[in-house]
Amino acid sequence: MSKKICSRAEDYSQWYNDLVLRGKLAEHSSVRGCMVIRPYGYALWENMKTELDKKFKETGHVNAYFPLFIPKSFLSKEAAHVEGFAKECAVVTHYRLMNDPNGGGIVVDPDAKLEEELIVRPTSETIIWNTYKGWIKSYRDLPLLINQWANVVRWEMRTRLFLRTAEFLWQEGHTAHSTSQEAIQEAERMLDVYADFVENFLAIPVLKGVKTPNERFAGAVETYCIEALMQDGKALQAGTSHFLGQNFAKAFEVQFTNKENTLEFVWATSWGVSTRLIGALLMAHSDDEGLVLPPKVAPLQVVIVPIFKNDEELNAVFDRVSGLMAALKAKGISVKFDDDDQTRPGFKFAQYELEGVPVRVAIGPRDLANGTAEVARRDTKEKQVAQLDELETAIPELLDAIQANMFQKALKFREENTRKADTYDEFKRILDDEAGFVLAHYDGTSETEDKIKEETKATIRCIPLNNPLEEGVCILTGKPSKQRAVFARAY
RNA sequence: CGGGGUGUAGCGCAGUCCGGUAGCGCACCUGGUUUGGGACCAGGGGGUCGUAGGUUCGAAUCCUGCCACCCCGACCA
Repeated sequence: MSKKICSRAEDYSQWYNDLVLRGKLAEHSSVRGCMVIRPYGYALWENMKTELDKKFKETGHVNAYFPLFIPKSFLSKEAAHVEGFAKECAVVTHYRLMNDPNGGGIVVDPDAKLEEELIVRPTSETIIWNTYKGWIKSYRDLPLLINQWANVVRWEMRTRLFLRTAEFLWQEGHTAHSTSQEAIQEAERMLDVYADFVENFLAIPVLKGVKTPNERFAGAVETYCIEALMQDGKALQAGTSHFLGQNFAKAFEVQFTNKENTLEFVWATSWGVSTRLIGALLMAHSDDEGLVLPPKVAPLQVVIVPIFKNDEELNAVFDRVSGLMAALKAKGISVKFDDDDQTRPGFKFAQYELEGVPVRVAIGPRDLANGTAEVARRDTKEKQVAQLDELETAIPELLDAIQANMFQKALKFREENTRKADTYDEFKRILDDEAGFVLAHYDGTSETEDKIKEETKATIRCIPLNNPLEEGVCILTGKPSKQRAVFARAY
């Protein structure tokens, strides 16, 4: 095993795999398409989860839990939903095992066939709306604002760690409202929550927009999304929020009595983000040395590496920094003192860079004599000598500066990789030579969108919210267009 | 499901063409010297060669079936 991970330039996919595997975030399990999320990777998810959960609760939502299994018949109640999700699902057909009568292990008991097959949820709209039917009778029961943290299963053909696995962790919000307007507001509000989280916590700039009918969630009237740009110029959908209209209410007969004592169908939304965000985080910021984590999401924010030859020197460093560590911890900053005497400093430096720890402080006998420390920031890899006594205030400032710098860097990258194309040739050239987001006019038809996708593998990522209106002609058909859509090749 | 590839120690690989009872690097264990950017020396442990058959005096190596995984497509958050 080489010391370094594969570089981005050499092989971007291999680089990504190295980040995940060598960074000990996750690994392939013995179950096809399913990953084991290791402690360091799970710590990232926990931090994301904690922050999101706080935001959900601040906006009035509560958590609940619905079953993993969905009766097969539920999935066929909403016509568009069936189309989108009927395939690629795991199906439970039996409920018992038995010893193989021919010897050798265990077999499925053929007598234990389920009356109705159960589907392992690919998403929970159906089971939840079937439940909401019993909960919603009056306008007084609305709005119903519920979120669920769960795992879901989609039997994907090809999987990639964090980006697409057969089983993944996510949260799914499912809300019910008395008016269309209120439901739309909810869907837009949650999109804002996601955008705020991804930009300010994960330091990844996103485009907010709506999907075209082609890319819309199965069963939605409108799908909102946030789209991020990865370092290889491919787009990644970082979160979605759907206005479901009355589709699920009608499919599951969820009606309420309004103030005028007449029956109405309920208006719905659903919204979700998944462990895919970890993939986005990795591909947005990391470099050829390993992960680069924004301080707000980093499981460990500061590591202190003592340089020592013996216990006396180690203890001298520890005594000198214990007050600093306590002060930082009091400010909510996570700090580790790495007193491991089995590995040498150079090894530790490389290891913490691989793990993406935002700030590293090295202190040895020389520093103790001078009252200094070497402070290294992971995002720019700059090192400087600082006064030990100033670290208590300098480190929190540095963490903020790293967080801000990472966002600015990612934003600059996105701006430099967002281009306008006015002809189909230019469009294809940009995709092939430069990648990134391409702003282009199209005639608004599914046929054109499909044709462009088929010929270039680029999809419309979104029509941005507040998109400027502009007269133009479709790059494919030459028909008139009033605004540009955001195209890209995507994950 | 189509096309391609790979299965040999925890990981990465050589050995396979040309059959003779398995080796290298990293990791691991022990001891010592080291420690300001991925230490060094010495010693040591670990493998029914994916699996089931076949050919042979003898199979990691040849033949056949099966399985798994990876990459590229179609599908997708």
